[in-house]
Amino acid sequence: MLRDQVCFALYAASRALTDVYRPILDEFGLTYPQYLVLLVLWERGDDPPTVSELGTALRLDSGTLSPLLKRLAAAGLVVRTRSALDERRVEVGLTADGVALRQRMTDVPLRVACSTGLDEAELVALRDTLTRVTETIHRQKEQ
Amino acid sequence: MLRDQVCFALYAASRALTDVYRPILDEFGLTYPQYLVLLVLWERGDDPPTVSELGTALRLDSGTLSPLLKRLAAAGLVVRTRSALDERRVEVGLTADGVALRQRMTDVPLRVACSTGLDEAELVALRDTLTRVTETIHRQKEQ
DNA sequence: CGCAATTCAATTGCGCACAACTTATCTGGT
DNA sequence: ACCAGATAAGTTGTGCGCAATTGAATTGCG
Repeated sequence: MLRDQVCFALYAASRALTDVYRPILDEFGLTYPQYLVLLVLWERGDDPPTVSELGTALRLDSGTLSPLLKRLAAAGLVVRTRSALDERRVEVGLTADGVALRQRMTDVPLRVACSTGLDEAELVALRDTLTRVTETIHRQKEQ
Repeated sequence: MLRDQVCFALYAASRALTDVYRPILDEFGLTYPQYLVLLVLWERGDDPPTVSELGTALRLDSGTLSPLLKRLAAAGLVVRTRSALDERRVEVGLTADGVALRQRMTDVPLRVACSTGLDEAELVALRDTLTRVTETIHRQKEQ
């Protein structure tokens, strides 16, 4: 019964992959969600996103992001600055260390992808199916 | 970049599916991991697994299971009894309420599967791919 | 038999996730 | 200009998930 459930397969695979990331990210003092935040920041380049823009990208709320960003700031990778135009907003920018870290982590995705045992085509197909599921679910929530 | 990552797709899809489960399981006062524990117990029927057997089935350790089982016991769904043969072991059995709950939850998997928007064949293919990934990773960990 | 190594469950500590709430700021309508 | 409602980030509380440790019970080796 348990083994028939797609949801359990998803839950188990997600945790298994995080297990693969853990020792790799440990070398950089990061957790997986922290690494995801950095991916978004690296992608954005110059214009720093607000906390809620980060939340939209990663589908996480301020209850998760606020303390996480505080830890990234304490690690010296990120700076949080109140927007001058809108004092409610907090912009999350990279420090020099945060920018520099990107180069040191370029091969991380490849190292992880290898451990799945899937080839390129399978990985793409899996990613697309999962993305479709996620978007179907989120569309339903917004009616 | 973020959208290219299979790992993020997996992480996002897993949380999205848990979001689908949440309101459904809320009707029964359960969380998703608690529901998974009950699935194992229902499957086992008569012979109650130990905490570590549950851990093997769900790939969770005692640090997660001990407090979770305490909550299931407090909800009256489960009983924890020290094994007479080996006092280190704790056997996790269902109460009458725990057994009865199974009937009331038979349609839960179907309700959730529908929300993915995938058809039967896609669900089976996805499950098999994910199971393969999980097992590949776990085989690597044991060398 | 004796005792070191192992096994099992529980506990502690930390970092997510997420709901619910709080506080501060901004917006829009009058 | 005023203020009701909306929006942004942070805080609190609960429940995982996992590493590391603890303490009790068992096993196995000499």
